Amino acid sequence: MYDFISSEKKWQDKWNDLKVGEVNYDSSKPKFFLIWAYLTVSGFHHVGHMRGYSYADAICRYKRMNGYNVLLPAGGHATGNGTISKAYNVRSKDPQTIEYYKELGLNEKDLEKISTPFGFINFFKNIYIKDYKSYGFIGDWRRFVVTTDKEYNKFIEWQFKKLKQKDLLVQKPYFATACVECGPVAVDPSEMDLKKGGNAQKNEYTILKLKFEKDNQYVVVATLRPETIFGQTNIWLDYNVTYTKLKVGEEVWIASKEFAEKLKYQKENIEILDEIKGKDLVGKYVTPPIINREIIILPSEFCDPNIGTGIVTSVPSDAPIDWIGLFDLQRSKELTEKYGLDFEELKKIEPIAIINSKGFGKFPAIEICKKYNINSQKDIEKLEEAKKEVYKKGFHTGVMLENAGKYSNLKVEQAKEEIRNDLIKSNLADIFYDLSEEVVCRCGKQVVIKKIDNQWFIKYSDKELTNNTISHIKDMLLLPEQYKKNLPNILNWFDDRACARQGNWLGTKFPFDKTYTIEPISDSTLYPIFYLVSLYINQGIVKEEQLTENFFDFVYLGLGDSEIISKEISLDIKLLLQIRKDVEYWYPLDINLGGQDHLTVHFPVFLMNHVALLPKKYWPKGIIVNWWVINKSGKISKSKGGVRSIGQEAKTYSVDAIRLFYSNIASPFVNIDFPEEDLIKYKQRLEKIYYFIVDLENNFKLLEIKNLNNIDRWLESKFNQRLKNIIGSMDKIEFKEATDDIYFNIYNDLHWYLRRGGNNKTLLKEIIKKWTLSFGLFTPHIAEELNEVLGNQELVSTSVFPKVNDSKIDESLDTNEKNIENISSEIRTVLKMANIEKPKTIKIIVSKSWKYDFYKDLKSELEVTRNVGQIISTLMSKYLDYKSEIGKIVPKLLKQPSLLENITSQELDLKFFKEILLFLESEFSTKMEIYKAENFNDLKSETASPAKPGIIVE
RNA sequence: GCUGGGAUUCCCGAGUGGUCAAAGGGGCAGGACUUAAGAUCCUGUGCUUAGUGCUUCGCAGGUUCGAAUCCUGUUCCCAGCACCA
Repeated sequence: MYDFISSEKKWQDKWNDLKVGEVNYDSSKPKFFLIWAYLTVSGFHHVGHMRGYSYADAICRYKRMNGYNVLLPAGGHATGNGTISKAYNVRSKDPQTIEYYKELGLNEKDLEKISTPFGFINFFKNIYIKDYKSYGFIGDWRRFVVTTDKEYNKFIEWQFKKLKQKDLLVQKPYFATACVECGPVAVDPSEMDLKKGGNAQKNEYTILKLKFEKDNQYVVVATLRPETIFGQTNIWLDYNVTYTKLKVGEEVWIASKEFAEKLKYQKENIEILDEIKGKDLVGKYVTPPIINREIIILPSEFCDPNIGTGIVTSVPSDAPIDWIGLFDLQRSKELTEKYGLDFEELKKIEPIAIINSKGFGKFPAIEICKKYNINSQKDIEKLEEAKKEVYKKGFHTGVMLENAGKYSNLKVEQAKEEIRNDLIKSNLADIFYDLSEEVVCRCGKQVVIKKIDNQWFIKYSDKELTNNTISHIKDMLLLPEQYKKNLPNILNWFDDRACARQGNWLGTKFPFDKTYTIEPISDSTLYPIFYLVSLYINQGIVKEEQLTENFFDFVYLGLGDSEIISKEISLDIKLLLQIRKDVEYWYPLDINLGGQDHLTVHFPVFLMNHVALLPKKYWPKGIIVNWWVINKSGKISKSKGGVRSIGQEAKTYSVDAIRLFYSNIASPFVNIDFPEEDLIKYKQRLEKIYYFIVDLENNFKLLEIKNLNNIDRWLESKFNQRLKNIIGSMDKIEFKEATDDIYFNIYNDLHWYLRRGGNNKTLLKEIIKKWTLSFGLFTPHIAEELNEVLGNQELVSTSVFPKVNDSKIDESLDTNEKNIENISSEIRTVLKMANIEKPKTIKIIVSKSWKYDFYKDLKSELEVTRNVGQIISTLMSKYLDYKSEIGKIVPKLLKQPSLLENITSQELDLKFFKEILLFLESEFSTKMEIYKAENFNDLKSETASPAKPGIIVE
């Protein structure tokens, strides 16, 4: 048995000992610089990570074998509060956390180590490098960086100073999600910061001020549809809830207590004045802005004081729930009287048509309630669905009706914006942000939306920056291809981004206000260039205090005087100049490879920061986005558990098989599963190839040393064709195509060669050797192992990738082999049809001579016209003797023009069949006979054609 | 909602106007080898037929001498979406 595990260890040690991945400035070689996007330091690697890394390593190995000096560094992203909360969970002995780590092999001592944020980071940092090596990735791990390193902080400080100097840092108010206790938190599905509510959306409500009883006193309602203001007939609140009067500036607002509390985070000078009971409001009237007619306050059961202001405006024409609410009241005298309302008065309220939407009449809400058969405001689920449908249709296809005043005939999409802006401008409305569901911080306290007055932003909206970036990406390698189309849209859409926050976070202190910490996305945009300095930092040659603004200005931007700077920071001038040279040598980055989660955030900011801060010659040259490994429950991610240990997987399937699986199972740009059966198949495939080559090697002495015959030349030609394809695929980063050729097609070619009696020792040796080298890209361990079996001294990893010998490619040799397959297949079909298993003889009748000429003429005629009648009449005049046959043959051939390819002549076909006679006889274990149609009296002699010789089995 | 992508023969997955009943892999079936099993190798795998003919590439139309491939409509599915790495 081929021992995958010990072979892996053996070659990994060798690569490590020979420091294949450790690279330095070398002006004699072209450089290639690739990174994979930072790994978040939050636990173990899983098989999803290994997918991207495998692609990165395959590209790097290919480049290395083509003479490039290849730099592949790595680093860990630890800023933010991920590590803080992970370490906290360990420290506080959260049972789930402890169990998880124990399952993955950590002992008590390890747990102790990872119970502080920095302990956690250091522990995993070492594991990561071990993981890279254990999967056979060759990189320069000396340069490993963690974003919480103090030297890294200096780099980020420098970056932000540069951003400021370029006027790309701006301050303005911002509404952020924040825990009332611990400050800003991220609300996202990974729920890194949260206990609950990761899927919540930030909604922007328009607060309408409805005048109530006296000037400057308003009942306020929150709406997402300010354009429906013209259809208001009443407002809703809860009869049993006690509302609050609050002072907002000079005004008094009436709303729920919960709203008042939340508003405090978004507005200054909020004061709670008084309480007012819902039942005291019901039946009274308010005056909404713009429409200026009184509408009544009515009770309902669907007003949640936690949502919006707890009071809702009612537009029964377009909001299903409003219509049903009204309907419930209008049909029950009993109910209205209970609330002390005038039943007859209430019945007079009618919906007001305001919007014309495609597929709906005047009152969409009423129609949809009928459609969904909604009869009561208690049908909450149906109402929700109905609301969505009406809203969607209205938003996209709706047009405002005449009663909308100056907004008449505007599209809803447009009217919504204008109405909102006008209302706010004239102080008739306000903005309020709220979360769509309850969100709870990890600490247990509520998460709200909080206004931050002087929030710092990176100005990604900057026109010049955006345009420069968009025009730069035209020249970039961007994979998948569709991303190239998508990226300009993303860049245009990308708005200013809040870049620093207060609270308990790891990261670089914001240089212009040290109470802020730079947030995690913003500190991981320019970092590939830091690997060029981290090499010296990690060796202890360059110290934190030497990483001044002038230092970075010089090494990254070439600014300043090296002698002065060298003295200023007491750094050897030779070293300073060397670092500058390194930067000039390695930059720009050739490829940044990362998962699809980076599509709309990381990659855009990575690009824009490079474009903003570095000279054009240092702008990145490529981005490759790989998709994920998913399982039944969705994306494999650490935060959701369900992580597979990469070590266990490697033991079970072998590293080479896993890597081949990633490259061959599908394109890098689709999500894949990680199914055991497939992994096993790939492992078996590798074993098959291994034993095939080992057996061949053992039998080399049985083979002949001789000149090339036809089948030898075919193999040589075919192999060179495959190699050419492989190289083409690798240049286009098409792993699936490349691995299909390497692990399947060439294998099949060699089998065919042997079956056809190929036994040329010199040729086979040469081809097997080259083939083995090609394994070095995807399955490097087995490649080295086989290379050693073949007696080669040099490592595959440092060998030169085989070159194509174009002069050996001769496609006519393929035709020959193809014809052999075809005739074999035809014979088999005939045998099956005739129901003969063991034929005594097989006769092949080669078509009559004239047909060869005729086929050739027909083919060239086809290039002139596709008109059947015309073709026939042209050809008939030339082949007068065969008129009746031509009439039958031509229409058939027109349907199957492939039969006209590669027509030679009767003599050549006779020769061909004689040459393969022995092969066919052994394939069918019988006697073969070959005849000219002219000399063989049988029906088959008439039907035999150049593309299909007659076959008679007996 | 915004932006982008997709639907192919039992499955995965190639395929962008004729050479396509459609690569490759898997599964399944038959055969060879083997004491046997497994592995390996060969063959087959839409229906039909002495090598023919017919029907297929989400659904419905259209352009063309010719469409899996182009156009229109339609249904369904997927991905990313800002203090989240």
